[in-house]
Amino acid sequence: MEKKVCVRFAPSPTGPLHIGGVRTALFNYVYALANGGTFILRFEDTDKDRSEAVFENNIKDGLKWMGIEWDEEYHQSKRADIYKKYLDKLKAKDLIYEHDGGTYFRLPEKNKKIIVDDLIRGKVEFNSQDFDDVVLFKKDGSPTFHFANVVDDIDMNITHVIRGEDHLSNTPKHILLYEALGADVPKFAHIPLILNPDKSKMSKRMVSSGSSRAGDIDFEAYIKAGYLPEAMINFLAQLGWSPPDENDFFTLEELVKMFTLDRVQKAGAVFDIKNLNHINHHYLMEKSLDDYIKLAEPYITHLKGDKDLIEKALKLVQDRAQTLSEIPDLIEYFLKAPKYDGKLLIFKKSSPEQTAKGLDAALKVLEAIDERDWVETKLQQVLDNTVAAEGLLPGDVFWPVRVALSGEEGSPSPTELLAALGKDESIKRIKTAIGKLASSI
RNA sequence: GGCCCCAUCGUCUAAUGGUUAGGACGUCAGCUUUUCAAGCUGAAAACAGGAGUUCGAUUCUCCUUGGGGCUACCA
Repeated sequence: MEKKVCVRFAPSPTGPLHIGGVRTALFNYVYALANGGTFILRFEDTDKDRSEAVFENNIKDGLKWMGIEWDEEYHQSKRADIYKKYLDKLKAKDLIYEHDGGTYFRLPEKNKKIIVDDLIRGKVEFNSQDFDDVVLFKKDGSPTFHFANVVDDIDMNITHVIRGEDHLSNTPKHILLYEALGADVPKFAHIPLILNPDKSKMSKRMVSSGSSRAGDIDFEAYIKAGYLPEAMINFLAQLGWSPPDENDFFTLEELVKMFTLDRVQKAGAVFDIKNLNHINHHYLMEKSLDDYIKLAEPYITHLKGDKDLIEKALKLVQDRAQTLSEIPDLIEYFLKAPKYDGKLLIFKKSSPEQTAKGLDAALKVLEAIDERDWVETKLQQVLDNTVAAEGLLPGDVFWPVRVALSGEEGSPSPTELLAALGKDESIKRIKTAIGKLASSI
């Protein structure tokens, strides 16, 4: 009978959760779900000096945020007796020796071929003569990664080891340990590395920073920047894996249904944040206004203003932000009078005189509109009529009104802004603009 | 240096022993138009090179080149 699938994500809490770790965790988690298996979170905290509880929490928080749930949780630091027990097995077989305070595993010497049968890469052949003896216990009495990792995978009945390709070269040593301990070797799947734009391993920070495409290693940075979990799932899943159809957007549940190891790429994948931005933008636009408002809230707490106005502003900018952290800048002018150069009021195809005329005409007709009629369709109709009646071009009226209200070169349309800001504030800003225009020409 | 892995548009990738080598991001252009964004339409853009196998290779093999990883009492 086939053993029940059991996989694990085994980070060492010596630093915050990083982007590559999240993808490894995701692949493991999805594989477990797809195969009715168990997913274990195992902290490899054998490095006493560098392991910290804050990092553990950071890792757990990041996984939870992604929607990744684990069935069991372990700490290697609490399993010393287990490693000792397994060490005794090797001792009984006379496969270890002490040297310089450490405990070593003696590798078979003569040209022993070791085959790593990888689910993604096929058979990879190594030769034992290319490796040094493996340290099993350090001088301070704690087990090394190689030993604790293998022992735990045996002890926890891990069936599939899905991890980064950087571990491929370590795997023959691990296989030797499995064999020496008389244990079944699990199936291995070494997934391609996530790369910097310069193709170096991303978990090592790129030396020459500054590239706009370079992503952050620290996963928390993405949460703070306002990326959505569903976007990260899509993006990370497609870094080294691709769906069987051409649908680029899918939920975690759909991913579970589609995911197979044979669709995992062998080559490393460059992390391109523009792709992530696009995916995030897609999901952001898909949100209902209520959800969007809830998502935006934590990012705009420093902005003071009428709740109703803020909600109107959010509605107008929803399709503009790629990340939630861009929102404050996009809605700021709704909440306080914008600062801008008076020359900006003049449309490129217009003149100062025409602009002044347009602004004056707009002010006059807008002032005449009753508060109750202050709605987008009515505003549009009135301004259209004004353009025609005064013999002006649309750009003589709409452009300066828009700038008067937003102070920006790009913004939602003037009628949307007028409707959102309300009559009093709109009139005030247009008057300010008329003054600015006069003094700037 | 040694060992190992990898190689399709700039990037993520699909597909195939015979295809106009497909999609997405990005880029560019057009539409719309009062701007920008969004949206829609379109365009440019790839099989690293060389041998071999084959009627036929981007696909299979080998070599070269290039990139990456590992070579810790870090994990």
